[in-house]
Amino acid sequence: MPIGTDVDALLASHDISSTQQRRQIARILFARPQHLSAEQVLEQVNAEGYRVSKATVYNTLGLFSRKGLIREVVIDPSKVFYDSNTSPHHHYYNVSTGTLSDIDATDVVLAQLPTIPEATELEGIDVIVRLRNRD
Amino acid sequence: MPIGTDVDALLASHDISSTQQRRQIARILFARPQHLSAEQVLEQVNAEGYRVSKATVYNTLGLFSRKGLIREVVIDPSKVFYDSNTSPHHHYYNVSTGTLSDIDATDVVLAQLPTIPEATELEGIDVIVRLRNRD
DNA sequence: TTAATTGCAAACATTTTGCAGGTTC
DNA sequence: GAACCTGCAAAATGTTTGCAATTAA
Repeated sequence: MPIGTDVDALLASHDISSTQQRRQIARILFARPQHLSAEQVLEQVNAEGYRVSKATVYNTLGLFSRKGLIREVVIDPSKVFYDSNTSPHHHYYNVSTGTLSDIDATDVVLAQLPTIPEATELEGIDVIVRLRNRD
Repeated sequence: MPIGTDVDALLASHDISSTQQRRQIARILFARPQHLSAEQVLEQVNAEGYRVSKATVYNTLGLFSRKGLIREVVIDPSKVFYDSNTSPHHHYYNVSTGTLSDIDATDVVLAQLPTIPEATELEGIDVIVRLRNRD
C-alpha cells in the first residue's frame, strides 16, 4: 500500500505542495494520534534514516499549522506541541509529568459563551485541564 | 498615602519577604489589571528610574507565581504573561494583535467536566477564547 | 550576624534568518 | 527555467545559572 499517495493527497487537499521533507514529516505526524514538539519530530525523522534539517522542521510545522493540517497546542512555554488531531477537542495537561492528552469535545460542554468583542470573530476555544499527580 | 505599606502587607500575606526589588515589581503588577511579560516588567521598572536586574525579575515573577500572588498565563509560546488577577477567570486572546484580555469566570460556564484520571487531581482549568480581527 | 537576595555575565534552549544550492512543476 | 524549498550556520529570543557582593531580619 503506497503510503506516499495518502500523504500527497492530504498535503494537496490543504494546498501544500509536496516535497520529500514534507511527506516525511507528515508521515510521522499522522502515523498515530500524538502530540509532538519540533524536536521530537526532528528526532523521529532522523530515526527513520531520513534527514531533514532543523530549520525545515520548524518551517514545515509552521506551514502545516497555518494551513490547518495540524494544530498548535501551547501549554508549556518552553515547547509548543503539534497535534495531528484537528477535530474539535481539548486537552489534559499533567503538570507533574509534562504529558498532554486529549479530551473528547463532547466531554466538555460550555453552557455559556462570553460575547465576542466588536470587530472580531471566533477562531476557536481551547480548554486546558491541568492535573497534578496525587502523592 | 504610603503605597509601600500596601505592598508590604500583600507580600507578607503571601509569605514573601519584602525587598526593594520585590516591592518595585509588585507595585507595577498591581498598579492596574494587566498582563505583562517578564520583559515588560523589566522595562517598566527601569522606566520608573529604579533598577532591577533581569535575573531578579525572572526570579521574582517565578516566586510570586509559586506563592499565588500572580498567575502565569501561557498562550504565546514565545513568552509567559503574568496576570495580577488571580481570581478565577479566563482569557480572550486576539491572534491578530497578540492582545490578552480577561473573561469573567461567570461568563463561561462549564456545564460538564471530563472525568479526572486516576491518581491525579485537578490543578486548574484554563479556557482560552481565540479571536481574530474581522477584515 | 547570618541567611536570604541581588546583579552580572555567561550559559542555555528554542526558534528564526540569510543565503547558496537543490528540487519541483 | 522560474519559483519554491532546503540546509547550514549564525543570530536572535527568552530564560536560567554560578558566584561574589549586598541587603534584610
